[in-house]
Amino acid sequence: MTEQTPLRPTRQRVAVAEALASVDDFRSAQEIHDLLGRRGEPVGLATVYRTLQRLADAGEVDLLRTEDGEAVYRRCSTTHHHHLVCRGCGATVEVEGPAVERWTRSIAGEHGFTDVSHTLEIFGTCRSCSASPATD
Amino acid sequence: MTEQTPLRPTRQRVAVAEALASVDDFRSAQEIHDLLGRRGEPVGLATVYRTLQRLADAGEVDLLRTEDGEAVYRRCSTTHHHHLVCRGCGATVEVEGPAVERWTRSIAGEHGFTDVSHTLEIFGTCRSCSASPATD
DNA sequence: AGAAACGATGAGAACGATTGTCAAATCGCC
DNA sequence: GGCGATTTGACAATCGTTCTCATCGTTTCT
Repeated sequence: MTEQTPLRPTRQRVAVAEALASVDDFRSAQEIHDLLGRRGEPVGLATVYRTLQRLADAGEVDLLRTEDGEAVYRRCSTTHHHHLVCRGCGATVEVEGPAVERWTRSIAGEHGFTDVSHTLEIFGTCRSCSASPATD
Repeated sequence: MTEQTPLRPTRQRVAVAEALASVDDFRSAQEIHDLLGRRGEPVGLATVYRTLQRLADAGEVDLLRTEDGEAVYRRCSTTHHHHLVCRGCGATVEVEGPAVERWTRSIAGEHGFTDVSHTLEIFGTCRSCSASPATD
């Protein structure tokens, strides 16, 4: 389980990692796959999925679910943090809130829960998107 | 948008609502569908989905996504709250944290975001589950 | 009551995201 | 230079969810 066969840095894996590095918001596996294709570095869809999963398992990318359940990934700092995401353009800001961390742990403790984790995402409309209406 | 055609209290809708009322943790549409079938109140799968969606839209049930993106529903109080969910047995506790609400709003404001919402779920292992290992 | 009008239902098809399959390509290493 | 293990990719398969559409149940109008 904790055992990891050493990963080989194949062309495909590097390409996926670079694609993630080149954008700063959340992207779905399919979007990454398209992006790579357009970039002239085609990578099979299955491979993109596999690679993103590994990266997420390794904690090198953050994974979250859109409202309709689609998985989206983003390269992030490795410390614990949350996201403030714009509904319009997807722009993402990493935020930290020690108080929240403490609160969740204590609430969970009060109810006898152990081994606590949590998810917290904030959604809103960023300044530029509230200025100009949906360019969707 | 805010306009709602009055819902008819059909046998199916009542059945779904009752099924939700009879359990106190999150269930997927398919689970509700199965439950109703076993109970001798068969309701078409599509209808279950439709009904759950409406209930969720109306704020009468909470909707959240499991780790693998499946939508699960639960009958809840109508005030804003979050959930503390046991990974083992699914037992759910509703929790409130005014401080968190304030924090998310202010963080979002600092970054120029408006029309702010957020999701926050806490996962852990409840007392009985940490006593007896996975009865799964 | 009878008929028209309309929302609601359900069986199954359609869909879209994700995962599985498996033969062929590639890499690290002897 | 070749070998075995890993990785890849085209495609099929899965799974949750939504759509389609003919039919049904109510309500309303006459």
